[in-house]
Amino acid sequence: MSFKSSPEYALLGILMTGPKHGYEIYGYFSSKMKQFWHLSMSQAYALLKRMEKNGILISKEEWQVNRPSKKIFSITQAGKERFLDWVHSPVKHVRDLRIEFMAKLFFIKELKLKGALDIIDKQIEVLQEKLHLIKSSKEKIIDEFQTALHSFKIAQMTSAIEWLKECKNYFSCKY
Amino acid sequence: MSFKSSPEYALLGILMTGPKHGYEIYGYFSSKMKQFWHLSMSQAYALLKRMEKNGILISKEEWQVNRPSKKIFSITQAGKERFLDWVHSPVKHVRDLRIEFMAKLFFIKELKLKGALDIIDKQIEVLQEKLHLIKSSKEKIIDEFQTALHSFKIAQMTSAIEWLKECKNYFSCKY
DNA sequence: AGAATCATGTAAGGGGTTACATGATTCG
DNA sequence: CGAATCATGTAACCCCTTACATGATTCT
Repeated sequence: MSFKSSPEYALLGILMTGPKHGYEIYGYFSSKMKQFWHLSMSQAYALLKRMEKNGILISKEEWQVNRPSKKIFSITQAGKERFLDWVHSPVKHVRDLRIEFMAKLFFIKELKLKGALDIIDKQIEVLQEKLHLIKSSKEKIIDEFQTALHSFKIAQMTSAIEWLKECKNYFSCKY
Repeated sequence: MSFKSSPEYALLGILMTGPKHGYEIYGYFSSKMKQFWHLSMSQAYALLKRMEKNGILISKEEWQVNRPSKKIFSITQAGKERFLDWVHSPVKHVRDLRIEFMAKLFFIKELKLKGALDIIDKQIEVLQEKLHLIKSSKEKIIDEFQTALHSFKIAQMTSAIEWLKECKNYFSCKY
């Protein structure tokens, strides 16, 4: 019922642009999202099936002459709510910026939603809080390894925050 | 037969310190590696079983009075070779620094191996090459999203390289 | 004629997660 | 007396990956 950072949200987001069949959804995905999110075609079909079972999608069969029939998926109300919830909430870990947070920005642009600056700010807050925790926890920095680990976390976190601040400029005009 | 960044290498590395039984291995893991690598106890037992089947470990049963018998695991020659190969090679992606590369540094320290500076240098090279590729590929930076994605990749890569250079100082004395 | 595109999947296999099962000893 | 520690696992479930299956049309 609850999925994490799995590609379900990508598929939901694509269907926010209107009803589409599996092949079409995958085409959209490959042309626009493959750069930062991976998904195979068979997995896409499997996910769509599961998502329909979970009630966030519904499908209609559309018959064609001389072709296999298409299964047109639409997003349900429950699906829309789920998607909008997701798209406006920050991620919990730096490691989720690369795919999940990026996807949120992508859909905000693609679907012309409001709130890009808002979610970027929320994300900065989340990471800043984590950064403070890391900096203040002076537990067992006793050897070279602990030092390296500690400075890695701070470096990743800091550069992520800097990038987010930069992002605000990119998105400040339209969103 | 071939495992990627799975916790198998953590278990192999722990057994490089000498034969141990499952519970003991997991104790070592929890006390020293949990900070940066996650593994559950049942998964540890499952992995040890599989690794024995793959010929990188062997086990001996040791009987005890009034206690369940212990299964003592030792690393085989094939296992040692596999581990040393792994520990001295850089990872392919920035995202693998946090767990996998960190684990390599951890074991180099823990097992008092040579070559910390060597692997750090190799890792810097790998990432620098990727950075050049990203910077030179001027493909379709057409909207705010592409700009954000591009600058994220450069930021993560750059801060990783800076951190690696800093790491060389931490490890320069003894290794 | 062969490759790519359209369009849908299933099957087998592998791996991880969570919960459960067992049972003695030792510590507070 | 209950909790933690010692010590080992199994079973059910879910998910993903890879390969395979089908078959017409359109492009080169």
